[in-house]
Amino acid sequence: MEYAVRGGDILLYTPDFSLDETLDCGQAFRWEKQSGGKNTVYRGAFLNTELTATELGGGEFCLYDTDEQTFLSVWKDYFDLDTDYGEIKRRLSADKTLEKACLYAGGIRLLRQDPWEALCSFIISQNNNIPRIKGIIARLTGHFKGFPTYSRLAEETPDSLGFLRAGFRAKYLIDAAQKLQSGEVSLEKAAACDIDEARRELMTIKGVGPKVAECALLYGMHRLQAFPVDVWIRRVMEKWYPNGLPDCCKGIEGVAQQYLFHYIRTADNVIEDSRADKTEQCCLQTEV
DNA sequence: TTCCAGGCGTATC
DNA sequence: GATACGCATGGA
Repeated sequence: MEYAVRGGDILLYTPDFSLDETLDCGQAFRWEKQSGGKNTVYRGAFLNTELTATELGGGEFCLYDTDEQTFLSVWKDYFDLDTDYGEIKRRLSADKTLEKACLYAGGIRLLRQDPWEALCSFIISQNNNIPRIKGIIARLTGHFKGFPTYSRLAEETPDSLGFLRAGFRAKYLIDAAQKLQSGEVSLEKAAACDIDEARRELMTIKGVGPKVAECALLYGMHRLQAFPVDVWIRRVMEKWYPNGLPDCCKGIEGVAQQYLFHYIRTADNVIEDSRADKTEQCCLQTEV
């Protein structure tokens, strides 16, 4: 990774990075793609630090209206720019399917998001779709002028959060906020302790089950061995890994998951395959 | 109208 | 411990 200060902008040069693939692959929900113009522009934020960025091509990026200090203290970490994803992809490519997934969307990086924000985001994500998740989080950050702290959210009630239109998830957000506020659950501890212990502690929060806990650990605490299994990853496992993940994933299961998730969801050939499988299963069931 | 969306809590066996 | 069902909301 290299960078240069140009006026009020930062020019960034880094391989293995795509804004589209990283910001629009279901790991973060605060980035909006701006339409129009030659290059696609993304606007978003880490906690209360906002950013507008674009991909110029050839591994070159522009981060607008920021400074060197903010880049080094916030965005370098957020985009995980000190990690060599080329090396990660070489390792994962020992497996044929993962090799294809890495070639398909080799610009995916695991964002180092804020633990509390990631926990909230994935509580909101349950039984929900990505556009609505984004809408709820936009109303949350709009109302509180940035992402609310858990202390601030702990004062709310399901009624007072009605403006979110988050449905049954509002009470889960409040329970999470209150358990962090009281110290009953500690994200600092969950980030560092034994991962199974962290899973158990997170799941004491109402509305946090195995999937949400795994997402909070992976996306909020960068615990790369966390492996969220949703309907898409279940399909991946049934289709390619009925006997479990290959050895090349050991310790970085979560990164493999992100490449595979994006691959099976968006690669045309793969989707048609899985639809064919589904149709076949339906036919078999009907015949029986 | 019905179904579905990066699940989970609860009741029931 | 496994399975079935309801849950708020809004787009397709």
